[in-house]
Amino acid sequence: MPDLGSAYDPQKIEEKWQKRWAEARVFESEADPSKSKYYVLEMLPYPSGTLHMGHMRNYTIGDVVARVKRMRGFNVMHPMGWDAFGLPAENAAIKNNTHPREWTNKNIAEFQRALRRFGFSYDWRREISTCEPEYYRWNQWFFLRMLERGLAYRKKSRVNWCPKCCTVLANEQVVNGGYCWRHEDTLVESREIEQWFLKTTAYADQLLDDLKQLEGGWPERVILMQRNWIGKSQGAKVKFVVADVAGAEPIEVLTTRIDTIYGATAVILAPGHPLLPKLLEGSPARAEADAKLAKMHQASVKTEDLATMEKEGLFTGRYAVNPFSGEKIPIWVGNFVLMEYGTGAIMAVPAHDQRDLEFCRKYGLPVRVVVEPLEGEPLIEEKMTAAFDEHHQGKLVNSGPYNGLSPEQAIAKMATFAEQKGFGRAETIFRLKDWGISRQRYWGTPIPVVYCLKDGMVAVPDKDLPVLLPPNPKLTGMGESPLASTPEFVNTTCPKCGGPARRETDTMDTFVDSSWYFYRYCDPHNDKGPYDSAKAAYWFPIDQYIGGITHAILHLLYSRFWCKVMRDLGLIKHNEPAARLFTQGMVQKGGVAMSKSRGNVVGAEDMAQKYGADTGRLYTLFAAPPEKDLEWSEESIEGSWRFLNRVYRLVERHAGGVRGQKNGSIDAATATAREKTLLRKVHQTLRRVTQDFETRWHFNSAIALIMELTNVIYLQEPLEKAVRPEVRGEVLELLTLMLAPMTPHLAEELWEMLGHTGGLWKASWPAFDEALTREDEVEIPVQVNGRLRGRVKAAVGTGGDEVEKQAQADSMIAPHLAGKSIVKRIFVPDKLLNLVVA
RNA sequence: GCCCGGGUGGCGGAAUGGCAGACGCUGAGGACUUAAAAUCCUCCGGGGAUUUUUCCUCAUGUGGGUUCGACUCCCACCCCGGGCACCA
Repeated sequence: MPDLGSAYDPQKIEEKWQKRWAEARVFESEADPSKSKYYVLEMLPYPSGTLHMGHMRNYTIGDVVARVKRMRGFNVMHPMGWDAFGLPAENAAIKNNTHPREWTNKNIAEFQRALRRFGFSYDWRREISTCEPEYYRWNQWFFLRMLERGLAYRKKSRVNWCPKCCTVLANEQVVNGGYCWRHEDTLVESREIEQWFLKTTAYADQLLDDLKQLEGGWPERVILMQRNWIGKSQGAKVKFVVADVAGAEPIEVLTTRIDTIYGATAVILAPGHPLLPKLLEGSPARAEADAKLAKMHQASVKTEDLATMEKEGLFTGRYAVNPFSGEKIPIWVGNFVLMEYGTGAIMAVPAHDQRDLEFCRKYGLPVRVVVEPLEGEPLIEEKMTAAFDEHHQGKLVNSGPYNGLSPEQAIAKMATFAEQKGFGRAETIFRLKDWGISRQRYWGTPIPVVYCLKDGMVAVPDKDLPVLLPPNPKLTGMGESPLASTPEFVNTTCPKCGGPARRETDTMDTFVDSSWYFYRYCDPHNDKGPYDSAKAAYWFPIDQYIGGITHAILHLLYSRFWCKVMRDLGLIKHNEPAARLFTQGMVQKGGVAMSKSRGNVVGAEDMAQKYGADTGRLYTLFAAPPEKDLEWSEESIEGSWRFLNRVYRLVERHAGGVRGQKNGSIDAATATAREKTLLRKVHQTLRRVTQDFETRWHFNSAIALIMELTNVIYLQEPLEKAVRPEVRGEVLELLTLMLAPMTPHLAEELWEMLGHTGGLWKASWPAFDEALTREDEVEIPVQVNGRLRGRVKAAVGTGGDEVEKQAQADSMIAPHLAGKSIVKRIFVPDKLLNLVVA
């Protein structure tokens, strides 16, 4: 630590106050309906090794909020726990030949120590760890409730498969656009396997509609991202009859643009479409089909890869009949059409959809314009390189009886017509899919289901929960999933008939753990249920949830889904888990997010070792406003360290002279000029800092204001000469209180130095004195034609006429007015005068 | 590719329709000191004029627009970041 010749010793102070807080149980709270509650929560961390700056930033913001709310008199719940299941523990276990539990617990211990070191005000009695049976038992319990209600089901679904590892890969393990992370020469294949899903789509409408309830409390962009993710649109399903293939079912396509159906020049099927074998039977395309289809199947399952890969197609040799025009159009297979989405078949309208255009250009299929722009150049089919898809500014052409209609009108009419004729109908389409929760991994919650030869799939009864993970798995990262290769886990008896049965060997996605953990905090040791409803009713909804923008969609959407399911189970009454959400920006290094794989992680504890927790906390808050990304640089932390030393020396110097002096109402009328300057500055600062804490959370500018205040006090030194002790006391106490939420250890120490024995944790947030904030005189900038030409001084509240008179008399401004007449005057009292001259 | 953000001095950032660059870092100068560190004080966007005091002008990714007035609002473009359903 740099020696600044000061007595400020953060290591000593921080240890001292952390001990006192713990002894006084300052951060522990209980549900108490007679008190107004405040539930502030930061997203629980995955304990991945060391606490890095992203965590540190998240928890500092949350801690400031928790401490401010305590000072405001709320009964604050501020818990912390561990998202302890997941892939990295399993990878580490494979690599180091340890048990995932060992690795995880070691990391948790390290994380916990680091968090305690920073003085975050958690109620540690509520700590949870999602990998403990007492927690994951309730994941299983919820799963069974969803199974009973048809919200959990199995279906075939595609996974990434490495033929060398003979195992399922996570998307993260697919690298370089489709290769295995451990075998970089091996292309990942996609395989279909039977997997468990939760029916998020059953709540699609509610998930969308209830976003309205979150307006004002959640960032607009998060609401927007969720809305787009759910992706509700009005579309239609239309059946195309297959020509010349006996017994072939019609192909049902899904489209949001039925109005463009006269422009369809092909029908394109997903490579896995069930009708495909029948179409290819006896077709000239038969010969080349197998190889091509196999290649299409080999693609990664990542959306981003699907969206950017080269479009590949295969002509089936068959034709379909457009039910509107009667036209025969070719049936193709396309690698960009997904079986999982819609009906697994689309109609290609190249003139009005970019992907279709690219596909048709590649394979020489015709382009036909059926919507002309209302304004501008008409479209030329042969030359189009960009599809015209702006349906708000077009009218239909080449569309038989629908010519001249707007796309909106045509969509409605054509859907009705299709329905009347029985070959189609209007349909609401969601982009949202059901949530695939199956993982072929060890380190997760076992899915509580068994398969019996006689009774088929049987749910594990509640009384047999939890289904425990086997203690000694064989973890190799190769071959079948770890649970499947553990006979003592797999082999069991059927709960119904008692005969031999096999356990389900998939574990649950870790997003299950994080979807409801915040309810468990209310009642962390309940062994009768996930939590007590009365306790949840008191604490919920979360008043302020704080976490990374990176969780804007998945975690928050799954949590919202889980909340609605729990409501329908009768556990709670509210619709949404978090009333307010704050998304902090990322901490970056070298322009990208910190991550272990990039090797650019900056540990938070080093900072506390060097400068103390308070300097670290302050600097994290000062470096940028919390919602913005922050490029990490340690160079300027010295400034925060110097500032805290400045404050410490200031209070140290004057504490003796003010101790025991009554502070209370200060008579402004008898105050000296220097006293007035100080009192005005401190109350103005308090007003703005209060606003920043309450509304904008721009802690960086709040700190800047407090720094400015400190500079002003320094310039008034020596204070004891012209400033009465009670004024000095008032100024220093307010300074201390304003810092308290951000640098709590230092503030406690200063508070004690100023003569308070009770502990600052009992103090309230101070109120500013409006009368003391008032300025006597202001400087008003004067513009001529919008350009700054000078400034005039005037008493607060001076009228426009008077200010204009002064401006005209001002030697700087007058030349710009000479010989011209004022045609307009814009006057903002105490702020600005703009004279428009001609 | 799709969805969502961001772009202001050497650097982090302030100003959300009203004096662009608060506050801090870095740098320069001064005071204190035998000296250094620490501390305290002053200066610090570019160009030009006046060289004491100021004034003019350019400047908030690029190009347009709205307005008395735009970092702020609108349109188009460029660049950077995040998410894209098995990382969490």
